[in-house]
Amino acid sequence: MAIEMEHHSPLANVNQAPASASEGDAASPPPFTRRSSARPSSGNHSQPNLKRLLGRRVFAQPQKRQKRRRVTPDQLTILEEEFCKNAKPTAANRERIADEVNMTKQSVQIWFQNRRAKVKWWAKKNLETCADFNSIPEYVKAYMALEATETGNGLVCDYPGRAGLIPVSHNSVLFGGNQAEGTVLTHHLTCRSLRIGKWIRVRQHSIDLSVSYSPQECTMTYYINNEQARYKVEYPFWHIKNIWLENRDSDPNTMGGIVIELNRAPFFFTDLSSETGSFYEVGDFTEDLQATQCNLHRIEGNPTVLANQLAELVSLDSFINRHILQHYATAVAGDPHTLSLSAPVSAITQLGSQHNDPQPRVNMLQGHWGVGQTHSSWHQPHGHRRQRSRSVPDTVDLTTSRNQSTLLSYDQPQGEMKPHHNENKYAPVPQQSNDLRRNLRIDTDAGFGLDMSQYPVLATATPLSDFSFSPTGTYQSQGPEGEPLSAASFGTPYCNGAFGFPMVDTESSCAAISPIPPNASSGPFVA
Amino acid sequence: MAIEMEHHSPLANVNQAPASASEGDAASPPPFTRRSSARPSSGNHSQPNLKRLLGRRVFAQPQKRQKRRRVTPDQLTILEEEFCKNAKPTAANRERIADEVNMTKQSVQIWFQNRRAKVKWWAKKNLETCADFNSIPEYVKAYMALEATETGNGLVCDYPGRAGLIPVSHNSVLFGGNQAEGTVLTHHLTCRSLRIGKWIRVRQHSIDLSVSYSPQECTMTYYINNEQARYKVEYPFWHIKNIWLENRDSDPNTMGGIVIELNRAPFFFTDLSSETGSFYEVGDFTEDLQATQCNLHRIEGNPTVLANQLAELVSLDSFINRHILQHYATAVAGDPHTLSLSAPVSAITQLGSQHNDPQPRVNMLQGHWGVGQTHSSWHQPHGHRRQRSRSVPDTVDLTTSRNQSTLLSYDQPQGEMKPHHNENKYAPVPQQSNDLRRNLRIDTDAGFGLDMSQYPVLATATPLSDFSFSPTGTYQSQGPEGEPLSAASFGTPYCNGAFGFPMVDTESSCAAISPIPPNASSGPFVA
DNA sequence: TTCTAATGTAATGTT
DNA sequence: AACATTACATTAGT
Repeated sequence: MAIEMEHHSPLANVNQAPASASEGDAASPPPFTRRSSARPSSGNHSQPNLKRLLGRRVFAQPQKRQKRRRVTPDQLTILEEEFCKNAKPTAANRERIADEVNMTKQSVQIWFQNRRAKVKWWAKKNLETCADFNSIPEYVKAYMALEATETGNGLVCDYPGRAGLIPVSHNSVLFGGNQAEGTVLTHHLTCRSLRIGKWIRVRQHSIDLSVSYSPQECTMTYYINNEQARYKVEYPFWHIKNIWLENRDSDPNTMGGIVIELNRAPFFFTDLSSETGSFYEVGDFTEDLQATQCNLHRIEGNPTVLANQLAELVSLDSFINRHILQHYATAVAGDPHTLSLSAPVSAITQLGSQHNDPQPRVNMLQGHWGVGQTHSSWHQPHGHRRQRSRSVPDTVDLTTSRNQSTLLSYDQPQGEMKPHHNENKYAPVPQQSNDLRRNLRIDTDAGFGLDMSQYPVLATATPLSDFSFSPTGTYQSQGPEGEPLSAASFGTPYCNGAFGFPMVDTESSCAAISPIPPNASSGPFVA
Repeated sequence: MAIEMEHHSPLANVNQAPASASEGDAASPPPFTRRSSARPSSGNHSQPNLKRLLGRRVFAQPQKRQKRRRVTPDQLTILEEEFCKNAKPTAANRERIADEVNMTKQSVQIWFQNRRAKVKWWAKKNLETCADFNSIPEYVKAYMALEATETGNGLVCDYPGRAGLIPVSHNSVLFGGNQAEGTVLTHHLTCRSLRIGKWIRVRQHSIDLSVSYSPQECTMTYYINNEQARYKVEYPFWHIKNIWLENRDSDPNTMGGIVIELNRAPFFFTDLSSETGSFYEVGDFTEDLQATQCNLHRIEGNPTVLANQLAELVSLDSFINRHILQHYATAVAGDPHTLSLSAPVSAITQLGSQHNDPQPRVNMLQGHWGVGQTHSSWHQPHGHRRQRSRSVPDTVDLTTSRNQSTLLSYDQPQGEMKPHHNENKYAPVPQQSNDLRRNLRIDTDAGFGLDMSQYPVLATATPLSDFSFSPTGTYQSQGPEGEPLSAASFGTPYCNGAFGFPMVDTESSCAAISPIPPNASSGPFVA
């Protein structure tokens, strides 16, 4: 006698879930486990809910609870995209978005509110896991740093036993306490997305994705956060064969990108236990092993900003001399496992100079991590179709590039991988090497408006070191072909082909955090 | 190769602290709904579940899904108890509870949420089984009515083909559509628990337990809902030998109670098939056949409220004349099975007057249900220990009774059971017979806050009839001994001794809804 | 399987 | 809007 519970107004606001459940509804389960689902095609019910009407509190808002409408993946994509651009859209903007995604303004507003809350929660969560400042995991520091650079503010940590200011420069933050000891300078590349081969990871918020490098550690690190798990991709400078800027348009609204060509695969880490905040090395977690098979990494973002940041990077002694230092590092660190980049504030950084000079002396002691060398090596592509994506164009269109590109390359002598069609080797040309903007630009409205003040971290402005050249600075530029290396299939110690990762298919660029399809959840993982 | 995903900080925060939730704050979900838990005392290992890491698309929420902790029976008892008192405890209260049951605040909150959802699901389930308004089973109406009376609102049904308002008075609801036809007036006794002999059924929510009577049908009905199954106990007015109010304290916070002494056993019904929404007669489903062996039923609740409701009941013509009408009914309905109270909106109600007078003319056509007379008769107690419970005191302590008691009795002439030691016969004394409170008292805070408005039932306020005498009204009172009848063992048609039911032993007063012991669910039910 | 603890997120309500 | 909470929908553990 199934009754017709659904009686939606015909004007169905699309939202249709093509495949709506059919109301199995057996008589059984409790409230949880709901069978019926009949996607509401918008029955804009305006049930009065007189209960409230009669409340002693006057005639408050009747409104029965709005029917819960799940946002579809499509809608989510757009919403996330918008959130990327602006986490706090104006009413007008919200209306536009609402129209675009076919949701009510209300829903859109709520979505943004909840979304912001989520981001905030992440931040909070991360910070809460730290017993004291020194145990703040790297990814959090990365976040803090990025947050700080985005807002132009510094950070304060008032964890018990380690309260104080965390100095911050324009795009680098000093961690590790007072600058007199154990200071680790981290620089960030302000990116919106990270693209490796056909996969892309879009940054929804600072905590989601951050790219940074340590002049002292001589490492580049991508931090990727998802829900509770942290991931990072890391490699020493000497893995970098070439690096250049690729930006088709100087329009800040257009994405530019730093392209990094590696001569060896990076290392992969994950930290599933939020308790410790430490990383464990794992195999390539990107789907299809893109990060291992493709040696071209593209850090996308505002071209102007990235240009400056790239300039800063390439002017580092530790970067310039990365391949020389590599020899030193490998020679000293005989045991690949002796050192780990995942150790918070490694003591080896003491080898480097500690002054604020953005180009500190270098120490290059990172060894190899992982069980074997296999995953640390690049392999020749074979059998794997070369993919072409927007992020990895065959050629750099210099004619359309209103800005300039930078190419810095260095052939990796010992690389197992054959450097292919790459004649573009440029020795880094140190550009102006000091503060052009000693004064921080404090802009509270910048960023996502995330108010960290309620957390143990607060903002302040303590310019320490600042380096980057003027937005109008220019590099000699020349783009390589950018043909990605690809290896067909070879085993990496900790993963198999089914191991997908935090990267999104190029087609759906902003659905980064969206839930995983059910069928994707059961691959053989731990052997 | 199984990577070592487990790596707890050595400082094993064993979390011991047996009593205090250590707020381990595990990592989990988004900002909303603070989770975190880390239950004390258990080896809080956070198995990462890398499975999820493999998402083809984005990530993979490593989901450090909180380890599932089953609540122990002890905890459940307390939780249910608290739920009885307040289904929506405040944060402070939740914390207290958490401490008491040694669970995290989070878990407690989740428990309550799920618990509320369950209750809601029941309600919904019930409503969904109705093809149209007229087929809404009585128990649902009872629920709706009770819900309505608790919120002070009426009900609206917008089922297709049967939309409209359902008028409601203070504690009665008219069902059956417009009042010009087929109207069935149902009155409710606002109770918190139902006690029969040594067993008690506690109401956790409206849907769990409701006691109502139909002046027109001349029946008293107890609706008991447990999980998916519905039960009801029903008997015509003429089964009532005596009825009185027993309240030791006028304090609203103290339970008072209406005591009903029967001269015949009631009828039992169940509706295990939620599809039909109709009841099947069964044997006594109360444990130890208490409902059959004990003729004293106690409806407990706010003494003042019950006093008023009782006054209303006893002033009904149909009640006053119940024994006379009984003769008529049995005479007309030769076949005991001709009529069934379980039929929704019986047509015979037309015999009664339809105006809003709370004391409609009576019709008394109910016949006998059940296969035989056996279970409809009271038997002399023998062998079964007479129990004495608070609800069935040997004497009514008039001196301590700050309010008044009412005793209305009538010896059942044909009862197979020998009326024993009962000389207290009072002809009902109609007290003031009309509305003293025509105006509804609206109190939104009443009830559990269950908003039924999202269901096909909505609220409105349409005072129709309202009767009860003032809270200070008085009855002549005299309590009977209240010695319960008890029969040792005699077979009832559809049940065996093993058939337990949603009643709890007096000792554990609030575990009413707790799952029925497995062995209690498989008795030969519908013959 | 069922039941239900836990998760994720849309919607509410309050300030 | 932030924030705390609830309802609701789903997942997943036992």
